[in-house]
Amino acid sequence: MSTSLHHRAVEHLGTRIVGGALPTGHVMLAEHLEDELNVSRSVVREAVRVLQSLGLVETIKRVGIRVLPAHRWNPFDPLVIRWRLAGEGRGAQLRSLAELRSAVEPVAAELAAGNAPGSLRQELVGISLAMKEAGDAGDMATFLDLDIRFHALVLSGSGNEMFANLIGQVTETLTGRTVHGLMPEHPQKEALQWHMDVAHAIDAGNGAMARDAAAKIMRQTIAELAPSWDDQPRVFVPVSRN
Amino acid sequence: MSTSLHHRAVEHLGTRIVGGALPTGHVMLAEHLEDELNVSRSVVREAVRVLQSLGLVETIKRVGIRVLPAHRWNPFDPLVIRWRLAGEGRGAQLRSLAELRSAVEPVAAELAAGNAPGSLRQELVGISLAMKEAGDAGDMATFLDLDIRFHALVLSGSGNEMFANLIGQVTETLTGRTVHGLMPEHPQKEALQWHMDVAHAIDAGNGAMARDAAAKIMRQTIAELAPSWDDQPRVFVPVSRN
DNA sequence: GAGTTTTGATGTCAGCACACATCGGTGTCA
DNA sequence: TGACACCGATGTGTGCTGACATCAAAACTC
Repeated sequence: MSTSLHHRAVEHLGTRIVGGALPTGHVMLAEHLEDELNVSRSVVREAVRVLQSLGLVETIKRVGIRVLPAHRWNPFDPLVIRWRLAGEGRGAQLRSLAELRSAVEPVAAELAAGNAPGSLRQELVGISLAMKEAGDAGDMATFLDLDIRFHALVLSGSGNEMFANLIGQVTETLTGRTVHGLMPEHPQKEALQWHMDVAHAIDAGNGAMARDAAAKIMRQTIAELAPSWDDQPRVFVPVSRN
Repeated sequence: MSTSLHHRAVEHLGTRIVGGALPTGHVMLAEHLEDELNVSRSVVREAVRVLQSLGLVETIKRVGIRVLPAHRWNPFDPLVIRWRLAGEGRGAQLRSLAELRSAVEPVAAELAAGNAPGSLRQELVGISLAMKEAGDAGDMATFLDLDIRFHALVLSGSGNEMFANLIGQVTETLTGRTVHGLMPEHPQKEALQWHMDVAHAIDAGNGAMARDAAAKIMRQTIAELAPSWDDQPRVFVPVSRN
């Protein structure tokens, strides 16, 4: 009971919409939601306002609260991402995040080589060495922790707040990959080397080298994960013409 | 007066927080906001809930509504981006968006080469040709329209909903660049060729070539824009250690 | 079929009870 | 006398409710 009614209402509706239980175009009445959730109008209205700001619903006078199509949802919102990962969109969401990572991390590494503060560069080098140790020793728990921190530091070191904001999502994919047994017993030897290459290139201020090494890591990551989402259909949103 | 009170309240508070008029840590009272905006408590509370979901404020019992530091804001939310572009964070926001573009578009082009529907590939080729015509003729208005549609199609054709969601932001940077006179009189000859290369590579299903050509466009774009934000300080968010 | 009225939903307002973190006073103990 | 723990007053967000305003869809009139 520690979570507020507002929080529970947002969560309830969000999971049901993103999870597909409430299909696109489905119309709800605020009054009906009050009964269903056993809460007052204020709670329902505040929750609906939040979902509206996420692009999940729209309110229309004289009609009610309508569920919007998925392409209107804000795919970068942490709530939406979490709800998708928890529901039937999990595969597609993981693919999207992996592709986003593969795009962002090389550029983040390149920027970090040019901008990151000295202390961050040194910590990065240290972590890459510790990763190699843990990897060679087969200590996958420690390796995962170091891996997460490594990629978080690269994103943070880019000095781009949008990249830094992806730390949470990247962490999610890294832990998810390990938890779901998609990681090899030992990390690939090349991957360990590439992490060290990224760290040393950033430390040396060599942007191109950092970018290329990070790109190699991403290519391998994608190659490992791709089979698990081969069956996920892709959605092509039509581009408005004006 | 057609906009709702709720919308105006969100807008008023959002612009003032993101614009820096309300500094980090500033505490407001709901009651005070009612007077300031001349609205009732419901409106204030619903607006605060939305801003809370964007990470702009937090509410603390017995204290009030506190403005959160910028690194807690959701940098991908369209509202936050718009408010930053309208305020003093404009330069930093444009740089962030440009860097995000430079990361995403090459990968989007690569994915489009592998996944985009046939009709989209053909339209892309047609647009790249029309861009060359308009560019050679110096018709910059038409060129801008085509340019916007070109990049929107690439992002859409990737089949990644996160990439497709960036269409609006990319459009903003492209128009902004032209409106603020950062575009050359005539588009660079190479840029026109690269756009055609991207289109033809996607049409031919050659992912690597599409990626490389798109990367060249991005490198040139960054090089053109970089001088305008050289003075913008970068912010490095510390990475939580656990 | 065009224009008008009715209806029913959200939008907005105002007042109340409650939970609870903070502050300050009071009491106890050393 | 001073330090510290306790405890109640206070103020503010949370949640509930009844009433009215607004506006667009639907029904109705001509």
